[in-house]
Amino acid sequence: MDLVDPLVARLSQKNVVTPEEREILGKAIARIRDVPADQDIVTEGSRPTESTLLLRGFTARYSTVANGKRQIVAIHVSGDFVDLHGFLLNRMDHGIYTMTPCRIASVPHQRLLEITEKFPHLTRLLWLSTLIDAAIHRQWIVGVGRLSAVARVAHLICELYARLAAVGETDGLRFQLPITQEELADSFGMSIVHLNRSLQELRGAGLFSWQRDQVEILDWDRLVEIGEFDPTYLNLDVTLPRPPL
Amino acid sequence: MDLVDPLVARLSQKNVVTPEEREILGKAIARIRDVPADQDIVTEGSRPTESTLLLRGFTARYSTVANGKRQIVAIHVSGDFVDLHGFLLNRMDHGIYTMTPCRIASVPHQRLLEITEKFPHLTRLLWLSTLIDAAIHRQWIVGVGRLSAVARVAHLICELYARLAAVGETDGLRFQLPITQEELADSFGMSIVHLNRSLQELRGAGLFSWQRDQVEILDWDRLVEIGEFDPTYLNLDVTLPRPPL
DNA sequence: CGTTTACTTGAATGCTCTCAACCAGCGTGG
DNA sequence: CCACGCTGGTTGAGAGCATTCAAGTAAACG
Repeated sequence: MDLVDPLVARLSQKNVVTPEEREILGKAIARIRDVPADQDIVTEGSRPTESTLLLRGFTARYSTVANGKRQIVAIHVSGDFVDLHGFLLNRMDHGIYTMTPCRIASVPHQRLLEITEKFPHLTRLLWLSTLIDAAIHRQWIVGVGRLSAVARVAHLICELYARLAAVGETDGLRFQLPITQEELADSFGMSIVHLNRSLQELRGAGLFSWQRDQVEILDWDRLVEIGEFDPTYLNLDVTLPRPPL
Repeated sequence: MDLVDPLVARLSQKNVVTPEEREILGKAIARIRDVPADQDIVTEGSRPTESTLLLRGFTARYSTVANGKRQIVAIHVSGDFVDLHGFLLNRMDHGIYTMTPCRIASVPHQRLLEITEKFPHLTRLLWLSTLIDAAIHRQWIVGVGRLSAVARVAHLICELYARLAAVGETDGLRFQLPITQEELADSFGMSIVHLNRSLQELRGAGLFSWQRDQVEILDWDRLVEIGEFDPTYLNLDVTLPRPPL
């Protein structure tokens, strides 16, 4: 299995990644390293000279506000080009840390520049991947702004399931979610206590279970309904609304 | 004055737009039209074949949720490439409507495709502009998730001032903001009543005035402090934190 | 002018937060 | 091997922010 497989899997959902492009991507990787959990891989305000491709694990982008509270603005899974935007934005407006032990690949901006100079189609694919990130952001805003606490939780479960399924990291209706309730609360912009009660409500209703790191979806249809989940924005183009039963 | 001037002004903040590129952009415009206020220019779920460049006025991107509530996820000003992302995303995950009468230019996706095939530098500029949109989204999430109502208002005033100043649409510390409180409330994900009271608090404290459509910033420093505004994410690279006095 | 739209105000309800314990699992060291 | 301490999860209760409902005011429009 190739290193760029998860990324290619993601990009391929809608567009064709040619063997040549796959090779170019592979060669763009300068180095690979394993990072333990809870470690910043990009710090707020820095000017990175390379972008990070997440090969395994979960990372999150976050900002900290004056009163010390943290807001997580995105969660990334295998195959995500975590800070591709850093290639063109000169300064990082937020930090990125590992929520779990991760394997990450570094792609120097210089190589990305070369790709944009020579390979228009591949460039559009990379651009697309940042556009999908933006679409996820928009959905995140809608959730934080207008959905109830329970709906937000249901939506995220659906979204993560869909994204993980797209890179082959689901097992039937189960997937690994090794993150804490505090991290979830910071994602939704709510308190741990309230998140905990929302989780209990959904679990109690038999919509999903979450033991240890393992999430199992028990009632996909109801989750979709409660979370008002419509996978359009993920641009996956997989027949997703109906997961394998 | 050229049609693409506001866009060029925006792109130029960080990067150089060559005369040639400016000409290419100008030629990419297929047609220009004026649209009255409160009209959808892109509907949710559609598959546009052209993107919209906003020449004058304000537009907003929004989603509607099940209980009928609306969440505005972005506000656009002159010079913004309102739905450039529609070029690569196959289906619009949200709608766009005019908050005021607007003048808009249409750029067929076909021409954008040609640009990406032939002009790498210009492509990166366009890509950058979508990345800045995403950065604004992230800030929006932080605001909706973790800032107080008053802080969110203060932040938006600062952001709009900064963005309008970048395209020369401010007059000293004043600018036109012809939008309703309902629209603002939908932007912040809060009720009109509560927004109204937050506005009054800030006005009462003498931080800014808002009469008719005219906003005047009275105490920039305090606004920045309360709204925790740091313009880094806008990638403007103008000496902004200190507006002309 | 009369009507509509936007803004403002008051009061009651309720969601969400904070504070403060308490419990459970797990790794470490005695 | 078991006690301890740490982290993460759970629970209860009171406070407070934000919503809804409802009504009233002001400004814009034909």
